[in-house]
Amino acid sequence: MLLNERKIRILEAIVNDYIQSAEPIGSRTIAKKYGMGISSATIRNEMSDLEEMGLIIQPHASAGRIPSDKGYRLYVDRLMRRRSLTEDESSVLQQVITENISQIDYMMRETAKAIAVLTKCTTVVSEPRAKRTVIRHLQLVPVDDGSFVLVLVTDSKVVKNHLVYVERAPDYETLQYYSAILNSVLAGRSVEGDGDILEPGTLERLTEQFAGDRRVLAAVLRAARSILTSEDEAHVYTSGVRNILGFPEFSDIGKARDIFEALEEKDMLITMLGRNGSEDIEIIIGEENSLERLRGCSVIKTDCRAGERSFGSIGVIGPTRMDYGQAVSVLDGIVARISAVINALSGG
Amino acid sequence: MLLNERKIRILEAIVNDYIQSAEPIGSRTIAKKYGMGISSATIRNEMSDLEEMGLIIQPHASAGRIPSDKGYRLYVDRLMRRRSLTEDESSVLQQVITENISQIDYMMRETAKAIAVLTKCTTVVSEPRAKRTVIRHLQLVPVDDGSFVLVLVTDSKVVKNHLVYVERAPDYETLQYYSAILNSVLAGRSVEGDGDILEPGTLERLTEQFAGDRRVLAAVLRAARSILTSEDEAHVYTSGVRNILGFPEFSDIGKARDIFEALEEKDMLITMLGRNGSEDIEIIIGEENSLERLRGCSVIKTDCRAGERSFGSIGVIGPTRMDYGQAVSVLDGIVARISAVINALSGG
DNA sequence: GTTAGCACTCGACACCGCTGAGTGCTAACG
DNA sequence: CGTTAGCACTCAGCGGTGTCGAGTGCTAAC
Repeated sequence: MLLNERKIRILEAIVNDYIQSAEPIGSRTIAKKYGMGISSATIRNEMSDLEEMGLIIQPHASAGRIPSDKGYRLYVDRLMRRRSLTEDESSVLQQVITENISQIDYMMRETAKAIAVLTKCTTVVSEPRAKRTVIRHLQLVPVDDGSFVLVLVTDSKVVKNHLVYVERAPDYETLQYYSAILNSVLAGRSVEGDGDILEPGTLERLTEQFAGDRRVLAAVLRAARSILTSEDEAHVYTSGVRNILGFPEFSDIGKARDIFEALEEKDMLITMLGRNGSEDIEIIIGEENSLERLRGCSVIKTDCRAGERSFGSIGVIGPTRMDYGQAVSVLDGIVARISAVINALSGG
Repeated sequence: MLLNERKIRILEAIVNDYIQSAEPIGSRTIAKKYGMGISSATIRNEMSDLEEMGLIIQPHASAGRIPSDKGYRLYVDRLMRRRSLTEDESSVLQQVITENISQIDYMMRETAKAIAVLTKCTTVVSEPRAKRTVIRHLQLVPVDDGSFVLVLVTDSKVVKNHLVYVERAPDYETLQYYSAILNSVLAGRSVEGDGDILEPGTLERLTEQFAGDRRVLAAVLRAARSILTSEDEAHVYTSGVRNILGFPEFSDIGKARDIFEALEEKDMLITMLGRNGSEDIEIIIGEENSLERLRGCSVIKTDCRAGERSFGSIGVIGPTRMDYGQAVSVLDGIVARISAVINALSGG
């Protein structure tokens, strides 16, 4: 059957209306609201065709039509327009990025929060864990008599602290001295399979240099190992989970809980975000989702990168009825702005 | 009317049963299940008295009874027993504390998560913000050509990082040198009303010493100010908000959303946790809550301190029907364990 | 190809009446 | 005087029924 212009307009009307109202839409409504110079009877005929093509569905015999997953797919691929962001959206994003650019760890999480607010959907971010975390620099900083901090900068420029408790913390100068020694030995190292950071033999040499403070040495090594291994793990953060409750499709508590539980399974989320094609923004609609428990949802995701550096992946999760246009525009905006800020900084 | 032993037993049975089942409980059920050698008719008479005293309520004429807020109050004050923690509970708590003791910032949040899991309630923690944050120590750590990290240790022993972007980052030795200068000037300082950290006049001296790197100086001061002001603000974290959905009393989506929204108002939560009496653990039941929106809930809270140092407040929020005994025991356990770990560390 | 008209379908809603759990009251009992 | 059995009463919950209205598909006419 041919999908002529008129059928497409009708499909578009159905999708747009349903995204807004969450109610099945009937032929008469379309005729009145989107009046395209044809009567409801004609629209009924067209709708019947659209249904035959699998693009729309009748929830029950005497109800209006709603888009099917296939219908959304066509809408997303051919009808949806990316719009530019509103003043509000734009300023919210700009602010969250510039404010957090100095704490890259937080930036993605804060960005997720902002997206969740803007899209009224749930947002998931995953940090990139492509390779083994490597030490770039470390430094011991005094705190008090019984503790000091190990600050560790990784090759992906993530900065981590770890408080180290010892019986008697070395003084400032000694910590500086130790920092220098450790730096020369540990820079460029990572945790290998067996959990050891040092090259064989190095420990003995270090132990000599730390003569009076073997416990300090041991504690620092332990802390460094703990930072590296925790960094090696993948991280995912969700934000705006409660937005789920705002959608009538999840208004019965059971369905809402299902989603909530699905969102708790970090591993699932990672695989979902991970498998990113070459496209800039990927849209997964309902049944297309490889994760069974999210088949009632759609996911819009993108890899967030500036230049060659990846900041992780962002996914927006909502009902299949979600506002695809907005979500795509927001994600688009995010990536563009992060790129811009990063380039401005590294450029000078 | 006299509250004799038998009435108390009946009240106890009602509370215990209702905490478990969430269903109104009738005289016959009590007679059968908790058979205390009296017939259901007698129990009916007693229940009638308990109702007259305002300790129990009949949701509707032909239903069983449920405890009133006053009934829970009596239960909590006179009948509830603190029990010792189970193996499981104990090990979960122990683990979360020892694992995070090196990142105090995270410890409270992780603890909240653990409590949320154990109690199946929502948990809120607030970090203490008694006084102005004062710099104890700071250190500049290299990252790459265009950035370095400012690590700042506050007097409350919180460690914060802030990435500083500059056109051209100083090298390691220079950063060490700058760190020393800044330390001597900034240690002991805080942000005053007008947002300035430095003593009047100091800026000029510093600017001379940073001759070639005025921008670096400016950027560091900006970063420090930003850390201090953000630390001066109060922080609250919630955990296990989704547990709300597990309780039948919030099974209609409207009520659940109400609570969710109430939990989003940080200021409210802070005042709720803040106003802590002298008692170790405070229990607020339903209508006793000064926050209107949480009148349908009970809150169990405590100030989490080890020695003279406070780590913040913890609150467990659930329906008035929550398992008070467990929540109290868990909070008790947390405080005891944190104390123990901290003492062990500082003791040697 | 388009449209008006009509019969049909079916969910939503309101309105029964029944059932069963639970109560309060009363009278009898020890 | 407290306890108990018995009985009438109440009321939420549930399933069945009837009505209403939105929406459809089909047919015949334009």
